[in-house]
Amino acid sequence: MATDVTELQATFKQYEKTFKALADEKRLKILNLLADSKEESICVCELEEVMKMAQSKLSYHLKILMQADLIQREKRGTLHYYSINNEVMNQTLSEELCCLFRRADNSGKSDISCSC
Amino acid sequence: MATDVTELQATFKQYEKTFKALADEKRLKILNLLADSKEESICVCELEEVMKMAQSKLSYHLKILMQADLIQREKRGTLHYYSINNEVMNQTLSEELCCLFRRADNSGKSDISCSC
DNA sequence: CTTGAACATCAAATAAACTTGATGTATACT
DNA sequence: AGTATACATCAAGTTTATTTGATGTTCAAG
Repeated sequence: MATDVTELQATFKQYEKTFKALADEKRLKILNLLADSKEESICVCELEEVMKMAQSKLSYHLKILMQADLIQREKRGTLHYYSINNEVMNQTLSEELCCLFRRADNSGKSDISCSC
Repeated sequence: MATDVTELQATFKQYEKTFKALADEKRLKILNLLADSKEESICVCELEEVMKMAQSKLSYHLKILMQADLIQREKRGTLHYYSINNEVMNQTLSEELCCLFRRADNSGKSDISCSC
């Protein structure tokens, strides 16, 4: 792991970005929706409805989550589907928090199980 | 755990605050210093030196960490000693991250052990 | 009870994040 | 090609966070 000072500095810079992305009530709600949805992923138009949020605003917040690698996008025709990046969530948040922001059905890949 | 919508809303609001406190390179460095220090706690004057940061600025950042309950203060005479709140760190961050921002010698209270 | 050291708080200035409405782009349908 | 839908991006305005330098508070020593 990161041992020398400059390496740590870079690590902190990276985590700053991750935590900045997490540091917003609306984005946390988006993540929770993606994590809790019956579907694996949700399109922007649906998020727009559920979040009651203007499209450009939603797009802005999704971009921030994308740049922090907390979510992923898949385009199908004219629709854009977003989904949680479970791996990064697990690497970042406690088990307790992962219950809120991680999908339950992570296809047996993760060795972490939710105890909530 | 939080089930209904308004309760979740309040939960998100609270985590927003926590993540906002974590969303700054300098504050992450402070937390890492507190976590890694040979001493259980560090006084402001020492942090000032190590962080090469003006006193009022440091005070501002320490306040933000305090208000998010990520650190604790103990006054001895005219010196103020700050220390990591291991419990909240554990409740918030992954094991991987806790290695950076949690004290190793947490007096046997936590059931989580660092694997780094 | 005055002084100095260590820290907190404050107000003003600056910088960063967020919102809003308009415009751009890709895709699918006609 | 022409249009509509779904989304991204942009620029201007607004809000929030951070920095800076000055001032206030507490405590210990003289």
